[in-house]
Amino acid sequence: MDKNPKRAKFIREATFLLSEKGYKAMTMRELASRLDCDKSNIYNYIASKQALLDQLLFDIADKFHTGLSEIEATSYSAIDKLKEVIRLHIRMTFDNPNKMQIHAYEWRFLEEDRKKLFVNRRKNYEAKISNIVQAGIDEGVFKSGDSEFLRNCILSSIRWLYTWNSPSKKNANPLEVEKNITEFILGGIKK
Amino acid sequence: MDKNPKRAKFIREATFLLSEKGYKAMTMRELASRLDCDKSNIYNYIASKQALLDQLLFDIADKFHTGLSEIEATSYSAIDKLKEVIRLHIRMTFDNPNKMQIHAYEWRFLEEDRKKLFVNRRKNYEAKISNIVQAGIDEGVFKSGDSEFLRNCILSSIRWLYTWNSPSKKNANPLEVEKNITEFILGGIKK
DNA sequence: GGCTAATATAAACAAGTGTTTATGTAATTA
DNA sequence: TAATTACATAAACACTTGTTTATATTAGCC
Repeated sequence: MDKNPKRAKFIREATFLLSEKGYKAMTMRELASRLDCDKSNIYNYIASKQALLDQLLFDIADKFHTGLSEIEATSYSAIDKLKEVIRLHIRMTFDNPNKMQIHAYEWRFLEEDRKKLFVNRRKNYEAKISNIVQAGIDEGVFKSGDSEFLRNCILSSIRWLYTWNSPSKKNANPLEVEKNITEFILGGIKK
Repeated sequence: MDKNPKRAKFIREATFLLSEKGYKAMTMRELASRLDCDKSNIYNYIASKQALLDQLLFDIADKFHTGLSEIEATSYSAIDKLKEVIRLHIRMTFDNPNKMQIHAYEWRFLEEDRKKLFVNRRKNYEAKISNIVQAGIDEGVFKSGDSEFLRNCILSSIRWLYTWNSPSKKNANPLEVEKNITEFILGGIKK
């Protein structure tokens, strides 16, 4: 992902710390200490703390958008598209739970303009998923209801998964998780 | 809730700011400015910033525990107990979305000992809900599955609701929301 | 070797933080 | 009225923050 291995290590450690402490509580000094270098050295790899957050957040957002575009480009039915969306979220969570946590909670600390842009893109992203849900309702395969409301329930059902970065859960099988969450969303828990 | 109206106003404003900015980003100076008083005056009402967070978090946690205890004390079936749990969460969210957001995200900034206590209590709380789900599985009214996994899906489905404190959604009917979320959790979205 | 660029550090800076102290005024109570 | 409590403020304190500057060391390349 990053050609420069030192820079890559820096980004990795920063991501971990950012997710663990949150943007405001993470200090450049602590990051430096984890990297066994002086705080000033960090600025050889990144322009500022804010730039680090910015890059991380928009990177993930871009991946979401790319993933969703690919799904939209298929000729799948609404239900299959939704399954792919679920899969996308779960895979991204398993690939990097820390980044997912940052994506979910730290966008508040973006600078005003970038925050607006971020929120707009997210709104856009979520609207597309609402459209898939709405299509399913129109096709008659999903129960009728407010597509935005249902989309919120759906995405929220998946969001907790980033907490599974604990050692005990780390070996969970993403395919199995995918199956279980999809069953929950599609069929609920009642027999 | 608070006999002293000035103190009550202080707590209210602090709660708002804490949910809006997060613990680390909220400053005593900004809080003072919203209250139209000097920063030092705040300490007539609260011992410290940390004490404010602490009180807020454990207050909500206590309400959750009390609510759940009442549900457990009934002779309801598992499915009805779960419905009551859903109702409890939704009502508390509608009563005070800001506090719910704080409860969800700001516990990380508790002091070490209190944080441990908080997390333990939450673990305890969640385990009780798992038990209800497990009872439903044993009764044969819920599909078989990992009760902890399902409980996470269930609680997560509700969690996004605090975002409905925006003006446009403020007049949403809690009873209707309750009905819709319960249907989602029990029956999913597939027809 | 000599040169250039990357990488490292120490020291300092300006701004912001929660909190305390000292001191005052308004409200309540005796 | 006098005394006690609640409420308010200005100024200062000790500490932490992200970032910059100046300077040194290392690595790769001709």
